[in-house]
Amino acid sequence: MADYNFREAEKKWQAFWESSQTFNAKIDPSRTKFYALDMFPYPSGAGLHVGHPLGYIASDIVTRYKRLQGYNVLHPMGYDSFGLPAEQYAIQTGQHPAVTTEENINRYTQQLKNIGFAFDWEKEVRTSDPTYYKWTQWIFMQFFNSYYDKKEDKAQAIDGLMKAFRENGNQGVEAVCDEETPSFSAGEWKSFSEKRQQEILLRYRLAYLAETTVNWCADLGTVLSNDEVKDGFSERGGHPVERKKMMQWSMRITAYAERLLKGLEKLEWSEPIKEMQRNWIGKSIGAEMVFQVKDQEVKIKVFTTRIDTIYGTTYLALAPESELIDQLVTKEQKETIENYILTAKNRSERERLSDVKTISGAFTGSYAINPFNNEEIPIWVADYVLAGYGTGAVMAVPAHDERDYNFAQHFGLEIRQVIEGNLDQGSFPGKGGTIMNSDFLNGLEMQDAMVKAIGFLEENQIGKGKIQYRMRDAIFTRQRYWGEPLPVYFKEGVPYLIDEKDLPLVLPEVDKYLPTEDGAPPLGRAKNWTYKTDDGEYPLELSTMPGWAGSSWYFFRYMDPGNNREFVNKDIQAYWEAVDLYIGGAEHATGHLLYSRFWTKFLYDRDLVTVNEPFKKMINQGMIQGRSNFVYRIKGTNQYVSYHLKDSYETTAMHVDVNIVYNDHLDLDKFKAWRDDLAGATFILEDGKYICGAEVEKMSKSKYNIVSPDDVIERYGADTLRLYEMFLGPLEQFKPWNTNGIDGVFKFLKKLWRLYHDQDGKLDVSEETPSREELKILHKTIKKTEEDMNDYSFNTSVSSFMICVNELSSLKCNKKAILEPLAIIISPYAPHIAEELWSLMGNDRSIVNASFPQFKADLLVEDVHEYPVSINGKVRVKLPLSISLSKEEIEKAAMENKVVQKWLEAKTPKKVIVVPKKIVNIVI
RNA sequence: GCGGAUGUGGCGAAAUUGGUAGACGCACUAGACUUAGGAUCUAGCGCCGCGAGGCAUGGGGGUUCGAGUCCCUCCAUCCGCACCA
Repeated sequence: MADYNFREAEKKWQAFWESSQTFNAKIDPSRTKFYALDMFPYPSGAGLHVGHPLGYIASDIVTRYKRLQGYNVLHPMGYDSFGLPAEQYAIQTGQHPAVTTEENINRYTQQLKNIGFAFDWEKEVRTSDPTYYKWTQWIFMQFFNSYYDKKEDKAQAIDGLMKAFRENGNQGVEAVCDEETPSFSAGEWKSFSEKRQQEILLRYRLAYLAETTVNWCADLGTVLSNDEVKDGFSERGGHPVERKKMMQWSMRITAYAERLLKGLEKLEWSEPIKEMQRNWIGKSIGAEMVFQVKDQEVKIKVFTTRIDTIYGTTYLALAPESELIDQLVTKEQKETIENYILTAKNRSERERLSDVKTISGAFTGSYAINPFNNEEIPIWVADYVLAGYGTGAVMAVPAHDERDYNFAQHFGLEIRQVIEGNLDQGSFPGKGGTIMNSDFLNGLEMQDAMVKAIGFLEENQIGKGKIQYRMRDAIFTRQRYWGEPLPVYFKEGVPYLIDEKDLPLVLPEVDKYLPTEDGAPPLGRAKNWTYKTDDGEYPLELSTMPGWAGSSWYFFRYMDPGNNREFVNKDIQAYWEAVDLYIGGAEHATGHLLYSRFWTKFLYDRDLVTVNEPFKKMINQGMIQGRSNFVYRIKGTNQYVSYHLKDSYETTAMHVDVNIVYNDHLDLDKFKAWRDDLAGATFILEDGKYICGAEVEKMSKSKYNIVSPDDVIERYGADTLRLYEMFLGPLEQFKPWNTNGIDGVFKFLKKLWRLYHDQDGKLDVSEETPSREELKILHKTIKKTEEDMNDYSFNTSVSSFMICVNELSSLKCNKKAILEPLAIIISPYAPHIAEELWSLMGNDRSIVNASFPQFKADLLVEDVHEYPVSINGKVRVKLPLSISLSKEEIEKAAMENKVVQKWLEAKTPKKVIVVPKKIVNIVI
């Protein structure tokens, strides 16, 4: 029997789309724009596996649907092509990362084109391309040339700040800057040397160089950002990471903390991702206050969210790293403290985190004065206090904080209750409660007590209300080769930007991709890595930018990728605005997704783009995991026993290549040919078959469970792959790849093809007018497709296509008036066969230019049926398919329904109540 | 510990958002057809029962004429954060 030749058809249409530039987007103010974006991939050496395209298929379906609705669609694809794996590979093989990256990109592109995506390849970007990173460097320069103006609550040009310094010094300036920035007058500013002025400006710049505590990964030879470290190990490769102080470039993202937090409210993102960003930003509202140390000139600043419990403070605790300890420790306690700090330091970061239960600490011997009641309270050192948060010191209120309570219990310190309620062990009055034992705060509720206590602090100038964020500034340098060079040179140890006309600052050649012998980054190996200015030749920065630099603005570059005068033309950007739908994994929640928002807000502040959020709506597709297959070798033999019989033997499970297993049945011949040592394998079968065991694991080469989309396409075609990935289940869910069901969707396509072909494979289409029944089948499907598109339920849409074709098939319907609209509605999902069908119906333009058909409600109202008969004097009528009808239409349809009419023969209804969209109540 | 999510046949999953639970697909069973295919078609397929019927959406309780869906509670699994004062 003749069958659908998907190989030929798919190649033909892919070539057609490419040659006719079907998907190339152009600005068209007469049409509404729609910008759909996928998180661009890092082109790894392993190529695409079937998990990668999941999100791309979803966005492709949406964009093809939007096109049918008349939207002007931008749907680009590109590559995040700077990164560690290419560099590690270069270290091992000596091959230039640019070469392997290029090869990988070519392979990825070929694989993506095979799936028939409606990407606008003209807009492709690659972050490692000098024409691209020229603008990454340019944007960095804008950060360097900006400061954060607190009055205006936005970033401003640094020139304005310099002007203010010249006129008034920095007293009146409200700008985000480093903590210890000294204050100076206009006269002092003018008297400063150039070097001194630059050093001060550096404390205000949004990209700045400073000594920072960083996550240093010795094995990778680079620093990592907080989101690249998991439990004290590097996210990539799992190498140990230590905290270390180093000179590093940073981005002042903390200046944007509040706006990043606020902006989340309006975004249509999934709640978990928003929550993760909120936690990462970590806003706490509280107060900062100063304790005077008794008999000394030392002050201790603490941050607390519970200033209302100030009268319950019975000790202060400092982080072991605190610089104050030296001054505070008394002679008697010196040895104890020194020993303690030593042990605390020797406990690695990881131990400290995982071993929360061990309580340790030491008394300094000194006392602080609580300014509220002039009580003397002991000052301790405790490693539950973190140096990196707040001021690195806490006021401990054991009665109302669990950690303070445990610490006080352990060392026998006083526990003083200041909130009414039962103070059982381990149960702490949380948010509410009336204050007691607290002098002028007595009788107040928490909120009022806080306000009054802060008032006291401010009156006496010993503190103030303060908002504290957990988020740190983002380290912006990596000691690696394969990244964007920073456009910075050093004069007298002070950083300066290179001239804009010298961009891009192209990555230099090096002999090896390793650090230099004296520990400098790989760029230290480059010859002539210097910058010439009128007054001399200066060394260039040796570090490169982190991976997230290029990916923090690529969504703008797609709009205007060829522009060599601007990073994006502002009119073009104003048309496309921002991304309407962003699809990608949830793993970038606190990395890429936060940095992109930060950069967008900055570019917005500097009037370079018209939007302040990059991604309006986002869907996080679930990962597709691998499904490994196993064979069971009888120990000491070359004999393999089928899954259900294995318990009768002593066996070892062995991973087997999933590509030679079908529906868990092993292909014996292919198995023997798989590896040399298996050529003589024998089998114990069940029912003549060898059944393999299976397990869900991550896809990886070593587990032989990688399924390449190329193989699936070779056997079933791209449309089947697309349909099947959608059919697997809800997009956002994690699920294992399992080819067991793929025959189902493959059959659907064959069945569809047979609808319009006769037994000999000749086209067989009728021009007859369709019956009401046939129309109903079609319009039911149109409706379902529309509804599913609104909530991204692609899996149920595929089901509805199957039902539609099954029903048409049983009616032997081959009418053009049905098939033509059917082709349109399935075209987002299975574009190749749809395009083929569309052209067979005599259309000479691509189906992409068709209009999505409108469903006819009147066809569907007939499905009215009654349920249940009567309750409380009401008849309820259910209208399953009439959801978008008007109230009157539903009412009319219900009243005309045969069952209802029959039921109402004897009785006249007093009132008909329509519950919108659902049920009709007829009261009698 | 805190926060978030999920829990439905042998399997992937539906359920018009409070209205016939299990659509659709896989697997399985029986049959048909045949130049024997990893092809196609027809029928069956939650559990118990010969049957009528009964029981079923992680467990228990509640609201309701009616609960997979809402409320309370417990259990399990997954994900994120984790001495953040």
